[in-house]
Amino acid sequence: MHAALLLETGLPLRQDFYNRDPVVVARDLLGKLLVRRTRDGLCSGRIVETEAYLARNDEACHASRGKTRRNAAMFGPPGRAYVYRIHRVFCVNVVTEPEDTASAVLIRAIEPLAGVDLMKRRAGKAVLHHVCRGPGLLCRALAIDPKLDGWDLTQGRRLWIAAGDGDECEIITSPRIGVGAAKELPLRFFVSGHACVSGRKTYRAPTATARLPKRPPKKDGKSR
DNA sequence: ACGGGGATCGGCT
DNA sequence: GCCGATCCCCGTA
Repeated sequence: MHAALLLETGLPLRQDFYNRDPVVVARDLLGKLLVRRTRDGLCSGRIVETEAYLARNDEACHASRGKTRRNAAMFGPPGRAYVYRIHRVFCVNVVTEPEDTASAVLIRAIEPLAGVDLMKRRAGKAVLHHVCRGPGLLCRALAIDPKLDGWDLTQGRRLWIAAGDGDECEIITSPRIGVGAAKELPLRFFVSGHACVSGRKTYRAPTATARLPKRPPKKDGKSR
């Protein structure tokens, strides 16, 4: 990497960062910098929304029914990209845990920082907090497509993730967006109150009746 | 700003 | 054939 690029973006996260539980990686990814470099220029943004997809007991995970041509990158080493197409758009994940575990973290939204005009043009959006709000939009804005499927994110070329400014932020957890299976699992993480987050910005609790304890409430009103 | 419904096509059964 | 880890548009507020 060029020194100027390091000053601007920091070093790419190493493989150790990704070689952990996807829930830990998903939370830790918030605030980090997603960086994309093409001939057209450098674009980057602060990650503000992620979702974890587990290797076991998670029917929504693409790897839950075994290895296929599409999801092969998920079975690769940690720190690789898994890029796939759905509903006519692309989504980008980072592979977590050791090779052949097949877990990943979906990057759902970023706050545009560098290369804003280029990203606006590619995404066809004028309002800043609309440019990368959603996994398909951020891939469009950063020119991420399946040619980057399996790309090594630890090399600091073309596409990588670097440490951000280290600012603390409040993290909210919720069920994942748009998944049919395992829709109750609280595996979505986002920065509280951030305008660039897609979907619901508050945690909608499951219906109260479904969560009520089977034991009747105490008469005296005391609890815990 | 938020929520509902339709478009649309590749991957998989 | 079926079904989406989505987006966009169009209601309503």
